[in-house]
Amino acid sequence: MPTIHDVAKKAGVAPITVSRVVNNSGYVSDSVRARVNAAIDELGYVPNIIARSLRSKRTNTIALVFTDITNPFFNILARGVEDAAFEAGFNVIICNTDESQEQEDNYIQLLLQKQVDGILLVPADTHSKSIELIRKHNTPLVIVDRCIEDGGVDIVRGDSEGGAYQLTKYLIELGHKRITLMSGPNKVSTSVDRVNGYKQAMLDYGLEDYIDYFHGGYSQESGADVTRQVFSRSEKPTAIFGGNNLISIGALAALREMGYKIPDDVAVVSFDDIPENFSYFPFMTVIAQPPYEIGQKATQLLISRIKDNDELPTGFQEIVFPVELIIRESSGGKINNS
Amino acid sequence: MPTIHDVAKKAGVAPITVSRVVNNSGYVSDSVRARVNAAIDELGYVPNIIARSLRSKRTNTIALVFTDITNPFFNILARGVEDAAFEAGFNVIICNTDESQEQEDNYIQLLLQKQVDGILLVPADTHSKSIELIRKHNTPLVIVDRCIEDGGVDIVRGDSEGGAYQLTKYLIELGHKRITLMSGPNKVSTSVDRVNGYKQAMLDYGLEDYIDYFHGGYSQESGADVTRQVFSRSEKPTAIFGGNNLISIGALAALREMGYKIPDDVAVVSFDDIPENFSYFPFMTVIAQPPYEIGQKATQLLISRIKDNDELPTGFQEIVFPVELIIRESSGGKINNS
DNA sequence: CTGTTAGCGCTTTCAA
DNA sequence: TTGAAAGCGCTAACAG
Repeated sequence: MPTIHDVAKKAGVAPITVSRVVNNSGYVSDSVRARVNAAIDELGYVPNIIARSLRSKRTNTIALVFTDITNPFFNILARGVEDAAFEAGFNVIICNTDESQEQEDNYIQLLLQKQVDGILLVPADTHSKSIELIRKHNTPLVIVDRCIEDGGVDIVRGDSEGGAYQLTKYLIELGHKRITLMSGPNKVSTSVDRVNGYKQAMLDYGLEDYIDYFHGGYSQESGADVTRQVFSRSEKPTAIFGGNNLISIGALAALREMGYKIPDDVAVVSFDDIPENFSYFPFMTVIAQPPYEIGQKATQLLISRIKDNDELPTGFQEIVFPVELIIRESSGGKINNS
Repeated sequence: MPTIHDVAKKAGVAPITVSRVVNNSGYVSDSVRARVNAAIDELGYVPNIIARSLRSKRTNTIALVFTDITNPFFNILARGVEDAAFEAGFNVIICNTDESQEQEDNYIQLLLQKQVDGILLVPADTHSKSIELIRKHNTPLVIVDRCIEDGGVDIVRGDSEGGAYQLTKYLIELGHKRITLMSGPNKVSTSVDRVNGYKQAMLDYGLEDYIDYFHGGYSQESGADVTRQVFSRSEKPTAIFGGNNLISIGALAALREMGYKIPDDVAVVSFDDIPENFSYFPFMTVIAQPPYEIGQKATQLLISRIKDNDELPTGFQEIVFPVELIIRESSGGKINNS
């Protein structure tokens, strides 16, 4: 492995001149540049990125810390992040926290040690401790998908509250009154926002007596469990609103298991789509967020923060992506209220 | 940020002694160890991983280079890789090639520059040039999911040929004769293996006159296109065999579009399952590979190669995971041959 | 436009 | 069991 010294010697210049040619920084005359490039080619020189990082304090690496790459929403978001990062010459390290604050802390610590240039974080909790750590290290940070309690940070997310309102309103307009929302953990902002949007719609349409929601996990198991619980009560809902795609899939499975027909017996709608790549039948009526674009935008914002790190720390952005109601079969048509 | 020097000074020892304590290497007396640890805690010292890598030539990072994390099969495989790597104290860099040999070469070059300790590669082509490059750098390599032309490398994959045989046989036993296989690119070993398994089953059951297969992309678009083409012929198949999950989804969409009912008009089966996370209805009869386990095993093998890099280069392993036939609705029941 | 000097923070090597 | 010296390969800072 030839080093910058070998190239310098062969080209008859100083190492720093080789560095300038390689990095396209500073002034180098054309003739010298040509000599250096010839030497580089001849020796097959490849810069040592680690030495560069040690000296320059930059790694050209960002981290994406989120719950689980196996969830289609985050999976596509990750692709948006990777594509945007690659375009800007950055690498991405991906970490799955499985919604555990402890795992999140571990990873953040590791990533700060690795001296990543910036972090994209989907916090496991609205009171994330890791954020303090990141701030102490002065590492640029963009929060993705969710809000956190304490402000003063850039956020890129979808409109959970508005989406939940829209979806609830749609059900109400079909004639539903007994609408049960099975939301995610109450330590996560998106599930709280979705509850709020749901409640607001119920209130606006005079259905405050029918408000009925649960906080559980953002998982299939949780969706199935809560569904079984809900349908063991004497008053059963006519519509189920799943707080994310996994919850809805779990609900669907539980309902089928119990012999309910969808949408004839129960209407089912969901926050978050299952992208067409993954599903044999587009069946579910959903509020769809644009995960790819969210990831892409968050990455671009993060990288712009990395590049002018010396700007004022004020002026944090909160970018909220609009969501889209996609009507399919699972919500059924107008219903008769007896 | 305190350095190893600051700790050494505070503890009244040499930097190398601190290094020994931190890395648990070499002899350090208990009393000195205690003093050093106290100093570390007091100063909040965190080792600089980059300096360590520069000196030690190890990065504790491996790379996973594959086609697309958005494909459920690879997505779950990635999770297996990440979990296994984390357990062994390694980080993972993920790169999507989108089946492009050029992208693959670019990434491999980058990764070698980054001095990753090992590479997991799903090659875009059975004649992958990147492999030469990796060998030159003496970087440990494990090929995942696919074979390559030139041997002398560790491989971890599923049994494509056996799986295709099994699935074809199942269709034949249901009474199907006109079975069309829509396989992936012929530059990829899995799609060739699946064709071979299919052909063998057709031969074994005396259906050599009915052999009918296509090579296309491993994508929905390709699956849909080929399906339209196949069903525009006068002799239409009674069963479609999709060469991977995306092809099958595309085929399903095209068939629905053309008004065919599944499985009544056409039976459809697929190589690769859609994991339950991703699908509202488990509907497709499939050959399922264990992607998580494949990723996990490949990572463990890679890491063991990294750890005893000085062993003989002989004795490469080829680990072939068995596959499982899962019968669901899309294949229908016995049919009558007129 | 080019070069000199110095040093990033750690660990290898050898010596005590 | 501990340490001194050296240097991994690069670039920041400054000088010319």
